[in-house]
Amino acid sequence: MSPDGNKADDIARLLEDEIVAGGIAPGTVLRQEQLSERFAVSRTPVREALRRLAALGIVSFEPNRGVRVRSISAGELREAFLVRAELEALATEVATPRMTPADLDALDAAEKRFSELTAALREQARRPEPGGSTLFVEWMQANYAFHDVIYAAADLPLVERLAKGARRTFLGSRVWSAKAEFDDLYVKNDLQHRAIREAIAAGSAQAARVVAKEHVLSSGRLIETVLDALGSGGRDPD
Amino acid sequence: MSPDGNKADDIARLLEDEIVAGGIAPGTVLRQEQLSERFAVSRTPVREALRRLAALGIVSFEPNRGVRVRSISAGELREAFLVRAELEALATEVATPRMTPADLDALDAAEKRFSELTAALREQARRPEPGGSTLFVEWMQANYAFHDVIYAAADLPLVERLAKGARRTFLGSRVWSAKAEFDDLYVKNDLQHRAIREAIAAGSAQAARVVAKEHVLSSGRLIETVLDALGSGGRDPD
DNA sequence: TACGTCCTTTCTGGATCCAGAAATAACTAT
DNA sequence: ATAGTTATTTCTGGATCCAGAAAGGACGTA
Repeated sequence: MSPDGNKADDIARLLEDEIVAGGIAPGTVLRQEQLSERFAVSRTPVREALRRLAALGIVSFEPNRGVRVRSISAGELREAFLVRAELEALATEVATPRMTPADLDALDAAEKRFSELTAALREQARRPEPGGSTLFVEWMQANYAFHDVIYAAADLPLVERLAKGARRTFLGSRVWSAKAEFDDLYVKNDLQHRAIREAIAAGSAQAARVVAKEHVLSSGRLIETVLDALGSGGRDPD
Repeated sequence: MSPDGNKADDIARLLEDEIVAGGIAPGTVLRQEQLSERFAVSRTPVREALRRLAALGIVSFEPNRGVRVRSISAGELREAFLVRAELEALATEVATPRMTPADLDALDAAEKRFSELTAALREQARRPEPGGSTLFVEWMQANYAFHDVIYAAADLPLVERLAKGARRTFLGSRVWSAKAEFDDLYVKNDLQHRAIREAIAAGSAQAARVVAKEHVLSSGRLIETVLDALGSGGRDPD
């Protein structure tokens, strides 16, 4: 079940996933004993797991008061996208001359799926229904899947690790759903994926780099816009 | 003494510093009990500290075998410089329009000190003496001090954190000393600092960005060259 | 002497236990 | 009733304890 022979890491992974997926809201205090009985272990490995999450910036220890899931400020969110933009640009540049035909196929498939989900999202945005947030999440994941193909080809583990860390920062920060007002932003995002794929296929690393960077920056703007428009209702305090 | 009311973090910091400074060689296994008696605490906070270092990639847990100080492969070293180059470029670009006169003065002072140390280093390289590695370390620190001024002005905490993390990766990986063969590399490094300062002072963010990136990349090449030339004697296994 | 087996030692990973800090509830006095 | 004070509870941080894995060594066999 657990890929690693060690409980602390397992728990850390599970908690991380849950927090990133939005299952645990930012600001929540994590009770050690509660976690320990939930995972059927003692508090020791739980605390080690929490230390790891703290080092990753996902939670923060408050002396003698508990561990709290960190909430991300608007500034941190923006910065995370700046970082991702640079890292993504680098990865794309490096990946371009390394892409095998198989990689290109995978990229193509990922792009196609993303395109479909974008269409579905736009459709849903036109006539909203309850529970529509799952589609947004799927769309997001398809987006990541596309970029993951590039990361894999780039073969830069550090870059990948850091970029994925930067991804995390905003996931789960709020639950949202598709909105018609952002239609052009969705379209733009989709077009950019296509442009990246084309630049890569054409073998022009520099062009791919530029497009990739701009893409991340503009999806950052998208996210900011969406968050602004929806949860204008105050940012949760620290 | 301890800025944080918590032993695990204190120990983590101390250990990190020591490892980064080269006080503990890569590949060393850290015995928990040994550390616990050294810091006069029980093994519990020691292990939490080690978890943190593991999350930062400084050490790695080997199941039931102990914690080992990670040694960096040539590939990782190169990648770390690629990452730093991008982050440094970003920070420099952002910092440029934000630099106050005071910041510029600080930058100037840092550059001057670096210049002096470069001269001293070249001097020493010409007639090597024992124990010369301290000068190299000082030179390195002066280098960092210069860049820190830029980070401070950029006010991008995430970027700063990640970039400093990337710095760590190679420090302490080997002990070295100045060599005359690399004279031109030292000079180049110094000139680049000057160029960065000038671009920033001129207020041209894009130019500063380009120079900063090239600077990091070329100091990466410097380090690689130095390491290649010195410790050609095999890389320690993982 | 070289190799394989078994036993001892050492050390990790995890569970349990204990002291002290925070939060909360109860109580008193104004 | 309200504010301040004290007792009680809860929970963290850390210490200690225990089971099981690995490493190392003694011993026997070829």
